[in-house]
Amino acid sequence: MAVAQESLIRPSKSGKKNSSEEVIHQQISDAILEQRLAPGTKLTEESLSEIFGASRTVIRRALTRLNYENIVEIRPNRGAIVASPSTAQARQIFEARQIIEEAVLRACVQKHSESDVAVLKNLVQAEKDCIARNDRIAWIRLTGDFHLEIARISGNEVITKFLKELISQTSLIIALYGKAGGSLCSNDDHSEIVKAISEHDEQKAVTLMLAHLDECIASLNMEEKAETQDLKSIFSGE
Amino acid sequence: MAVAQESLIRPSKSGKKNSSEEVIHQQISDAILEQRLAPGTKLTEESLSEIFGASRTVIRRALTRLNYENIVEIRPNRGAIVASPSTAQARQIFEARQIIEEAVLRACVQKHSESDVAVLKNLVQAEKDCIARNDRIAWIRLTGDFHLEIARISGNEVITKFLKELISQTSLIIALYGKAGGSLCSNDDHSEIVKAISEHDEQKAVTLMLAHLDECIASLNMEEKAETQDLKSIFSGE
DNA sequence: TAGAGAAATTTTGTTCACAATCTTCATTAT
DNA sequence: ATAATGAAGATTGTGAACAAAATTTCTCTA
Repeated sequence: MAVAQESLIRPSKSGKKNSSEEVIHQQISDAILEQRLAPGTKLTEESLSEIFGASRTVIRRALTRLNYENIVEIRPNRGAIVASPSTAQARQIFEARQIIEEAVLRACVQKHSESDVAVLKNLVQAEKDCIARNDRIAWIRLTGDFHLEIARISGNEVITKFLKELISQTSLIIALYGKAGGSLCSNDDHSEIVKAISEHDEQKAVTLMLAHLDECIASLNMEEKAETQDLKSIFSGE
Repeated sequence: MAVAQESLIRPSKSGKKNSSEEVIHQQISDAILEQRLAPGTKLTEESLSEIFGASRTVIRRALTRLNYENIVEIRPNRGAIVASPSTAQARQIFEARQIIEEAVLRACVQKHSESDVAVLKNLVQAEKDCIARNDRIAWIRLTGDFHLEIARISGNEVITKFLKELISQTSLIIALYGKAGGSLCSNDDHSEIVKAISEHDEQKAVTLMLAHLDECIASLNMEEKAETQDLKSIFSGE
C-alpha cells in the first residue's frame, strides 16, 4: 500500500463519511504541501478510499482536481502520483512568480489600506514565531500566505488564483530541491517588503521582492538531480 | 433539450464511439469559443451523451475539465452552463492579460528567431484574409493564436498556459459584451506589433500591445448589461 | 542462476442502476 | 389573480459491479 494512514491524518471521528470531495482534496493537498507526502509517492485510489472512508468516485474527483492544480500527476492507466516538477519547470514557475508578483505588488503599494498592512505585519510576526520554535511546516505555509495576501490586496482574483497555484507548486519544488539543513529565507525579507509597502515606495518594494525570489531560487540545488535518471551515464564513469 | 444537435457539429461518422473525453472536450470548447453556444446555455449531460454517443461519465469528465478552464460553470446539483463572466471578471481578465502579455512580449523581443517572426507574419496575413472574406469565426480564433504564439516564443510554458486560459475567456467576453456590428480590432495593430518585435524595439512593442488591449476593452459595452438581470428595475420605468 | 514468458493479482477505467435533488406544473387557499 | 403547496418528471450525484490494463509473482528453460 503506497499511502500510509498516518501521513494523511485527521480522519476526524475515525469513523466514516465525514469526508466529501472538498475535504478530501484539502487533506491530500495539505499533506503534499506540508511535505508529509513526498513527490513521486503513489496515490492509489483504493488506499485513499479506505483511509477517508469514501467511494472511489469521490477520491477520483479529488485526484483530478489536484491534477488540474499541478500538485498531482495522473498517468493514464497507471494512476496518480505526487507531482515532481523538473528543474526546467521549477525555473519557469519562479519566472512566472516574478512576473505576477511584481505586478501584484505594484497594485498593492498603490491601493492598500491601513488594515491591509496590519494583516501583513501579523503574517510576518507569525512567521518569526514559527522560526523561533522551529516549526518548519507552519512556516512554509505562512510564507506562502504572505505572498498570497499581497495578491489579494491587489484586488485581481484571476491573477490571485494563478499565484496561488504557483505558490503550491513552489512547495513541491522546495521539497525536491531545497537544501536539507538550510533554514532558507529565514532572514526577514518579508518585513522589509512590508515596510516598503507601508511607505508607498513602489520601486523599492518591487526591487526587494524580485531579489527575494531570486534568493529563493539560489537557495535550491537544482543541478544535482538529473532530468531523468539516466543510469547509463551515471555508471559509465563520467 | 438545451443543446441543439446542429450547434455541436462534426459527429464524424454520424456513428458512435468516435469520441473520447479529449475529442468531446475539444468539440464543446470549440463550439463555445466560436460562439455557436451562447453564454448561459444549459449543457445537460443526457443531451450531450446522445449527441456524442458517449456515456454520461465521459461527458461529465469533459464538463469538469471545461469547468476548470472557466469556460463552463458547474452549479452543484443544477448542472453545467456555458460560463458568462461578469463585467468585473471581464475587467480582471483583461488586466491579467496586460500583466502577462507585457512580460511575455519583452521576452519575445529579446529571444525571438527569424522563423518566429515568419510564423507571426503568417498569422497576421491569415487574419487579414479572414477579414477580407468576412469570416468572423476563424478570425476570432486566429487573433487568439497570435497572442498565444508570442507567449510560446517567450518560452515559458507555465505562463503560456495561463494566457491560453485568459484568451479563451476573452472569447466569452466578446460574445457577451462585443458590440453587435463592430468589426472590432480590425485595424492592423498586430502587424505593427510584429514590426516592433522584428526591430527589437521592446518598449515600442510593449506600448503597442498595451494600447491594443486597451482598445479591445474599450470596444466592448460593459455598462449596459446589468450584473444580475433585475427585472424589477427594468420595468419600474427608470 | 538469470531470463523469458505466463498466470495471478492489483489497479485503473467504464458502465449502469439507484438515490438525492432540483424543476415544473397543476391544485388549492387566500 | 396571486401565492403557497405538493406531486410528477427530469437531472445530477454516488456507489457497486464489471472490463481493461498494468504490475507482480511464479514457473520453466537455457
